[in-house]
Amino acid sequence: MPANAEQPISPTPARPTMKDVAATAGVGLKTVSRVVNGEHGVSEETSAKVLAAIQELGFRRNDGARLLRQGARTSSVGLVLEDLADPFYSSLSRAVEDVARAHGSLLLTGSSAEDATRERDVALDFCARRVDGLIVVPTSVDHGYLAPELAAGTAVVSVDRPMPGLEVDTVLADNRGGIADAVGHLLRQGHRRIGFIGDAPDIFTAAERLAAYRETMASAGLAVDETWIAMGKPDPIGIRFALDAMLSGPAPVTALICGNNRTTVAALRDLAPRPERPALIGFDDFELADMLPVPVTVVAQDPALMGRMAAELLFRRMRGEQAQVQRIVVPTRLIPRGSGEHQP
Amino acid sequence: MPANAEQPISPTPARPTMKDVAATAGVGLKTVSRVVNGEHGVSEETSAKVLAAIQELGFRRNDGARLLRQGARTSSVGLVLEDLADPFYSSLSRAVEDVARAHGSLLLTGSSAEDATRERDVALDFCARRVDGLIVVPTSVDHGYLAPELAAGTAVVSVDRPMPGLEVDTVLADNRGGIADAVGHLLRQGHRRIGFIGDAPDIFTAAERLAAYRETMASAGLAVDETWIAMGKPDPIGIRFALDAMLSGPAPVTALICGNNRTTVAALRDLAPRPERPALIGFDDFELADMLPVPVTVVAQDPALMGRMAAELLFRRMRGEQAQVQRIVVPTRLIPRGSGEHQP
DNA sequence: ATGAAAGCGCTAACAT
DNA sequence: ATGTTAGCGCTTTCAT
Repeated sequence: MPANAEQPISPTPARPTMKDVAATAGVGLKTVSRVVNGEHGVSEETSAKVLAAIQELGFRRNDGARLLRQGARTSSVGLVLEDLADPFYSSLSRAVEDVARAHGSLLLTGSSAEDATRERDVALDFCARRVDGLIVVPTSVDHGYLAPELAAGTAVVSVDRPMPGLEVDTVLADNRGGIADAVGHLLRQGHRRIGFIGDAPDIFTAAERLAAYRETMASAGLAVDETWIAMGKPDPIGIRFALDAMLSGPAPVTALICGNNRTTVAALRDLAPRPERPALIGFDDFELADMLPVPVTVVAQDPALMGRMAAELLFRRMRGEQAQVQRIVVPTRLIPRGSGEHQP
Repeated sequence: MPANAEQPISPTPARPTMKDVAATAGVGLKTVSRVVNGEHGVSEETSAKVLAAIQELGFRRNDGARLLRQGARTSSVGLVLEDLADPFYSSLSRAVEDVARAHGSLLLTGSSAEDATRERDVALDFCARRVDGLIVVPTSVDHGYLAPELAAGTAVVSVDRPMPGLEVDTVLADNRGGIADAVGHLLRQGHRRIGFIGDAPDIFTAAERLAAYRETMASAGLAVDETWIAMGKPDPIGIRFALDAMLSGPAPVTALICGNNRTTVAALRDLAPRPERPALIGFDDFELADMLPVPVTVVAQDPALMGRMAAELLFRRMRGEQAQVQRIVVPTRLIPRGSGEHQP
């Protein structure tokens, strides 16, 4: 048998526990607990021994066990959204994280990729880990599956979209108002044939913005040609066909509204090599919009504010404030930069 | 005593446990466990009773308790980075999340805001929750405090920057190579006075890129005037002064290298109203770089690839593969778009 | 096929 | 000032 046979063989070395620390320090378990948690009533001397043992063994308290025993909050919240890499959501996430941190909570993040099943899995995983609260950018399916969690005391807040099938606090952008502003702005420039490119129509915000576009056009007494409307995931080919249709024929559009930052960017890319220069307003601001050859007029949302408000609503609920369910609508702001101020 | 005195008073309703389910279903605890975990050896009939009780009470297994008892992995990993809202890091995060999800792990995210103490707090919080692994974009301080966690079996991977004071797998961009390419590219256009605007010099990538700039200039036999160099957080005023200095005087720069996407954007904003049009190359690509009036030449990194590689290294470690500590350098790619191809 | 008892790492309640 | 006991919600082991 080789000399070093006593080396640990276990692939994952066992973590030292308070019991181990107690044994090493030659004190009782509770004394270790006291030292670890900075409670009073431990002599300098004993405390030093315990600290030394902790150092020696590399002990760190297992918060999972602590939480289980205390039966209290886990000091963690979950955030479920569509895509962490989308600038709208990454700003929102950062704001949520800051609020969570200020309240001493950890943040669990998960992307749904706009897949209802995945969203559900992620949300329920979070619940199984007993997050204290859940902020969700919900897909359009029924969220009744969260009802037991809500009833069991998990706070839930919905952001960017309402949560079908569950009465929870909700923070939305003023989608209708923003689009009405955009359409109005274009009408004032003299445009009458205005196109709309939106995201997939089962997404609440896309549907809402489309509806507002139709309504505002109708209020102005303008008929909308269905070829002026294109709804779908913002892929280059879809956008290409949509613009081909809108910009040709006997009644081409002279102006364009894009439903979110992804479609705006895709449309700008597709328009760049074309001869046509329709006026353009994008919903949701994006970096460098003001630096493009034709600076882009947008209806700006405030994702950081939306994230912060959602998180603050959540922590208020978690504190047990039993206010009525709230729906907060965050105003949008039209920022004229040039692309929306072309005449037809 | 009022009629409704038996109403629960607790503000946070107690969550039903397996014990409650067992009592409601009139079966033993272990039977509930079997049903919940889909184990065999439960009759149809009993199973139905249990399921009904679960439904009725809104029971969900507490994974914290499960994990504690199993003593096994928590199926969660932590990601600590500078700022979730920076597009470089949000792409990286998304890639990490995808890999984590593919391995059935949850993702905890925390921003360090470039603050070593905060980074440490977040990382150790994650460890206390017993994450199986940790991916960190480390600040420049010594990370010896993670040694006990590493020893105790927590996998650790460092990404974008090395981790001082700890030997762990690391994924870096080819900072030196990328800058050498950029400087070489400008030299080939005939530039001899080239400026460099970088982030705070205590950030590894900023220092590395600056060093590569100095070296490449020196190799070309060119002296660097210290006014051509500005290092610091990319705030508009700092950039303004830096550019004032670089672009004036007897020997103004004719070309400029920007050390990361934040400084590039800040510099572009500041340059826009100026008469001078120095050639410009940015380190790190950014959205719409190709759409600006002068399309921006960049040294592109691949944040998603870096995130994916880091996550895959992490899961390999977590699987217990005891390979040697690895350092992976991800190549960069110079993308000429116009701004870097001006003659002096 | 089902259940009783022990125990994961920790803290609360109660000794001493 | 310090230690002992019980138990958080679950799984494991071992009976029945």
